[in-house]
Amino acid sequence: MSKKVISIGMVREMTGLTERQIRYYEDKRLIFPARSPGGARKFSFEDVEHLKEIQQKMKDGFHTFELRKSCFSHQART
Amino acid sequence: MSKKVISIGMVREMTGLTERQIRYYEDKRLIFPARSPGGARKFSFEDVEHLKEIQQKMKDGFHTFELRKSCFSHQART
DNA sequence: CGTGTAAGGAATTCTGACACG
DNA sequence: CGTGTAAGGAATTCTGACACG
Repeated sequence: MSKKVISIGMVREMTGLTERQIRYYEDKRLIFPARSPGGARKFSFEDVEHLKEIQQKMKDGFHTFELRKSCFSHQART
Repeated sequence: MSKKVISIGMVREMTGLTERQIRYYEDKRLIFPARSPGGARKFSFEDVEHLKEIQQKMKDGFHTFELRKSCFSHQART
């Protein structure tokens, strides 16, 4: 289900990640939540699954820029 | 998906019902949202679909007590 | 009966920043 | 880099009640 309806608190509960981590991963363009009229992040179940993958990758020692899903470029040095 | 993760504001957007109506239907035992630690109602997509059916039935002139579902049986679709 | 609304409070989420390293 | 935290504000949701009919 790709409907963006889940607020960050529920995502925290479902993933075990902190809100800080979730927001940081958004900042680094690893996830793309929607926004409610009031500005609150809204996630889909797909986003939650994606975050679980990210969580595992981070535990494995990856860096956020290595997990970014870009359409074009490969990572470039500085 | 039967996971209770959607807050009432999103349900309002998805169904077009007012929060007052949604809460009233819960009061009359037509729906059974879960609660967050802070007391906020959490609905599933199934709840949302159910509410859409209720919405239609109410427009058709049914009363809430006629739409109440038992905890153990599932009402057949018409 | 079913729904609207104003009231006051509590829980949720937001952003930007400082900290550590 | 990735994450924790305190700060202040804004949006969200909650309950109980009064209203109409």
